[in-house]
Amino acid sequence: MPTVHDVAREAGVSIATVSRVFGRPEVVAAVTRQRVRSAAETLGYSPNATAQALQRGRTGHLGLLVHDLANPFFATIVKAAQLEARRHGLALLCADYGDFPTDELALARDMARQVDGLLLYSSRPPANLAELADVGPAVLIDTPADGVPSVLMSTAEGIAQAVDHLAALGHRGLTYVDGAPDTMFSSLDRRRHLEGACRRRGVALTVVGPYLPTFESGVRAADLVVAQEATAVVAFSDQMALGVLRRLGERGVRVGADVSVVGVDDIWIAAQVTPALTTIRMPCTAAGAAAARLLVGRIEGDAEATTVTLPTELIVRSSTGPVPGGTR
Amino acid sequence: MPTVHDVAREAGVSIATVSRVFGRPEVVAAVTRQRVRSAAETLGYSPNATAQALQRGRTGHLGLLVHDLANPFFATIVKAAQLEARRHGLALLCADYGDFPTDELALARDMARQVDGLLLYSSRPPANLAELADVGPAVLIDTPADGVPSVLMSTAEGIAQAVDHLAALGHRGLTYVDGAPDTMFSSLDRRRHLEGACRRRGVALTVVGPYLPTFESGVRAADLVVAQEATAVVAFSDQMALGVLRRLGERGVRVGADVSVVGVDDIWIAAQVTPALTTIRMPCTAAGAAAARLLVGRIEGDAEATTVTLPTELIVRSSTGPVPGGTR
DNA sequence: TTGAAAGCGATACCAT
DNA sequence: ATGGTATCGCTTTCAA
Repeated sequence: MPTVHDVAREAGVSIATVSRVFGRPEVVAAVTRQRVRSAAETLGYSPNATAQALQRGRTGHLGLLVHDLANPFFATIVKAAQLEARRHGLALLCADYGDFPTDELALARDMARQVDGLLLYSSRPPANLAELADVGPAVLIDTPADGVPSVLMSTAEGIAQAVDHLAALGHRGLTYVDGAPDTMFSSLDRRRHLEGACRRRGVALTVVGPYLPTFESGVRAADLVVAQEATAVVAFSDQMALGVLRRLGERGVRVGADVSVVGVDDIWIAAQVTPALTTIRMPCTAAGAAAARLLVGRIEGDAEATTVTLPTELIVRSSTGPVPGGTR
Repeated sequence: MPTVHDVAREAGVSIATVSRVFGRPEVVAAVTRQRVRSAAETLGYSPNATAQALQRGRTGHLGLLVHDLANPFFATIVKAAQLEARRHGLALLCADYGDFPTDELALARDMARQVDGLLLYSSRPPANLAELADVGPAVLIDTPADGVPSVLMSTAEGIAQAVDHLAALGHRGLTYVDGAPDTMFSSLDRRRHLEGACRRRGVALTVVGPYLPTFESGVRAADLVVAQEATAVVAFSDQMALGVLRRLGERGVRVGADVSVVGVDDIWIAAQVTPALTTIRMPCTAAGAAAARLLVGRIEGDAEATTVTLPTELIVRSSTGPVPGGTR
């Protein structure tokens, strides 16, 4: 790989001039600039990113840590963050800690050494987040912590809308199929909002779980739902909701008629299954982009720990319907 | 951030010794080593990755370029590549070119400046691949090119198995729903194998498309399939196959009885839909890992352009069954 | 075993 | 407008 020296020699100028041609071309005389450019061209020169990084004190990289890169929910966030990073001339280092025995914290520390800032989708309890974010400039996704900027997907509206929706359909109670340990913020948050919304609407709330947030868990939970004679179910995630749908179908329960089911996330398949799944849409793309934008701001000096809150909304499809034997 | 100088001063040694303690601790006297370690500890020192990279001539990064990071097919590859990279002490830079107007080549060039090697899942026609891979050490995924190491997912077996399977069920013809322009290797490859397998088994082959490889395309294709009175369908991808399934269901066609449907990929939902989708499983995880491993080898000096070929296999589920009105 | 010093490749200040 | 040079933080000979 040619360096500034090679180009300088080829063009008969100093390395300083070569550097300027690539960094601030306007301060170089047109003829010189042209000479340097063609020298660089013939040599196939392009500036060494590492050397630039060392000199500038910026790697030009953002790091992103999530639980599972292959999970469509996280993958959507990754994609959005990557695109936004690139808009700012930055590249994205990705890693997941799901299948890795090592501590999430160790990974964050390791990554922090190679990037200008970190995007963290943590599964840690809120109390342990400060330590995580302490490794350098960081933005948390979907979980709040004092003094650390974060992007929240507010399930409050979505959940309120879901409960309103079910109540309007005549449901007097619902079963929540939990899908994450209550040490996680998102789990606590959803439960809390659900409790509030149910209380306000006079809807009785039953919680089952927590399960792992998988299709199979949904299948298992469905039998409990039937045993409880619930008329409405809200699941922690679409994957779980799809499991519920499947098992209810097998048991001869008509979803949308006998039992209503609501998911969370709005993954693509939710709209395609039969019956199509009513779900609370999570703004993953917006969240990934917002997080990257926030981090870039942070890196460039915005001291304040802004928190961006993105709303969720209920997408009504055919898995929800009037309570059976209702008065209307 | 403290540097070797700070630690050296604190420990009363030279910067060379500090460097050694982190790089080759065994050549440093035990007491000195201990002193340096505790100095580093109190200062919170850890080596600057950029400086190490500059000095070593290695960034410690691998780059991965795919069409769409949010697509579960690619996401699985990303996850596997990331894990394998980390096993070798490397981090993974990810980018996709799907939603980016700029040329894939430009992106590859840009990325090449910041990594030790590139993992490329290209959508370019085979003829233009050499240019792409020319940006530096590279490994191609799912597409071959002379002189460039690559990891191929061989659809030959899977397709042969699918045709055998359908023929055994009494099907005398099948419709292939194509999902990618025939400039792409994977499209050409699948078509070619399908033609060969059908010829060998005396199965009549009809091709429709190419469509975009989406659920909606599958929906559209399904009506064509019905019009042709096909008894068996092979789709380019599971997403398309799911679209076919859905539309056939809507039209009152019983999948697995009236019409058999086969997909490609084996994404998680394939096993969960009703009827469960018979599909050709693509070894994405193995491919991602193998590609990373190959690239690491390449970077460390293995000159040969090895090609790893991973087999595919047919996973039989309930979307395929005996031809209606068959003799058995 | 340890230290001094020469780079790695680029940037930017200070002269000219 | 251009060139010389110190510097970024680290690794690695070469000497001692």
